[in-house]
Amino acid sequence: MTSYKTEPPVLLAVDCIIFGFDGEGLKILLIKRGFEPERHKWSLMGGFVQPTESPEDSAARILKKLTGLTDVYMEQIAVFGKPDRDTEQRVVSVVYFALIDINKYEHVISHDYRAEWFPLKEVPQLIFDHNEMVEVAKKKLKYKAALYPIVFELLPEKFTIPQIALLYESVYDIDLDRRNFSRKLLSSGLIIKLKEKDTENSKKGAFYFKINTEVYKEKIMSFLRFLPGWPID
Amino acid sequence: MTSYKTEPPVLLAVDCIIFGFDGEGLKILLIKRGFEPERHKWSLMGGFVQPTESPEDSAARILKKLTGLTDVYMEQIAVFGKPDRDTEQRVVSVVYFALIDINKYEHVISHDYRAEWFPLKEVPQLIFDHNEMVEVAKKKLKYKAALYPIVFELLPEKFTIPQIALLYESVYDIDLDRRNFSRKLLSSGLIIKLKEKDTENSKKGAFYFKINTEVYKEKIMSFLRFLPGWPID
DNA sequence: AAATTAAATGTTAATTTGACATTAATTATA
DNA sequence: TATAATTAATGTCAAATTAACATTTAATTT
Repeated sequence: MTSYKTEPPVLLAVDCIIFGFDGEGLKILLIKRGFEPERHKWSLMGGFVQPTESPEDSAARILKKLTGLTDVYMEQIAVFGKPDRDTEQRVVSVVYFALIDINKYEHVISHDYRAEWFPLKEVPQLIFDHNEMVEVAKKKLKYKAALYPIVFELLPEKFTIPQIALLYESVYDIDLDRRNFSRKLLSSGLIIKLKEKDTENSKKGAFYFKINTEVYKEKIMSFLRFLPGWPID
Repeated sequence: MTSYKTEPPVLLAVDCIIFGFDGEGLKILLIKRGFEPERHKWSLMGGFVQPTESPEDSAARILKKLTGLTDVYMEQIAVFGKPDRDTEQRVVSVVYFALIDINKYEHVISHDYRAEWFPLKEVPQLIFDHNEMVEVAKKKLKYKAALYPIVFELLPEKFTIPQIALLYESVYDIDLDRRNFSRKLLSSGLIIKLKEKDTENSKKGAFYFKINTEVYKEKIMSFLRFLPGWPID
């Protein structure tokens, strides 16, 4: 029985905003398309959802294809589905952002695209509505990171406090008082001090920390203005 | 040129979680389907996205069809797209939640469905993955309401402080200290006291308030644990 | 007139915040 | 080899905010 016969079909795509952090600032990974339409133009990495895949599966596959990475933190952020958003046909795109440890990224060579990292403030013009997608992704990242410690997904297993501070500054485009930031972060119990120091980036060297996974899992980082406690789950 | 020819099409649907607040607790509006498949079963209100519509347009149309309301606060919360989520064909559903003033809702008579309000804790078994959608909606509502004063969309233009308190209690399933809650809310400048009192619900009567639209627009209600100020926009 | 009910406002100690200053560990340089 | 330079790490404190708790107020019911 196919009761929905008269309904018009659409194509279902996935696009990924891939965030990385290199110690300088937040970056996103873009590709230069090697195929039509919009060949040679900058674009988000994307693809079509296959019959056996959920959109999540599809996003994971696409991310792996570009970065070689699996088990990456991904989050569905929105669906873009205006009737004419694609020039060819009606394509509805489910958009995800991924937070990857940029050090684990290996440049994948492909004829279909050429990949490059762009600072968040220097994103070039992209095809279709991809610039809009990037804006939504930035907003959602800020929004989510205000309540959950997800930005740690961008860091390697060992990281320093100056690094995290820089990362937050980059995400929110603000200057932090490192003294207050450090105090709050330390008191949260979210990170554990290691014996080793990072001596690459400063004379004195900064101690490495790792995530306290116990705390990490359920951590809500914000405090509700009208509501005491942590009523969000 | 139709470069995507070989890609498999899907059907695109929209489902709405419609929240309402009647002074007792949070409720959602469900329909009993009058058509196949899954006839006579409880379901979210939904429909298919038409060729000229964006998913947002579609959600607004569907909401209007059921409630008669336009200009309603709606938010896209997720896409549900597992390959076999619908028993008939591959249908991908974009899910929205709507916050309506329950007093403005007028019962629409239709042969396609029968509508009924259900307390959030007594949602019956729904078709397909609709229960899962409701759970996601509850979570997203909590999440969003922790940062933005969106729950006021559920109240009439004039409301009392005991009403808002009850509403927050209902959304987060907690007990609030009304004294502290009231103080914080008042000091936010978000609401403006009116001369008139609501004498329906208590002997003493509670003063009505209205939203301060100036403050409302940009209000972030939470405070970031690691970040000073309101760096989210 | 007194009891009842729920709204509205008040009190306070403990905690948290934000603004600002100092000390510590290392390397570069005079 | 002493000193300057750099940046990490820790420290201080007044003001604001929180959470816990108590009282007063305005009406209705008995």
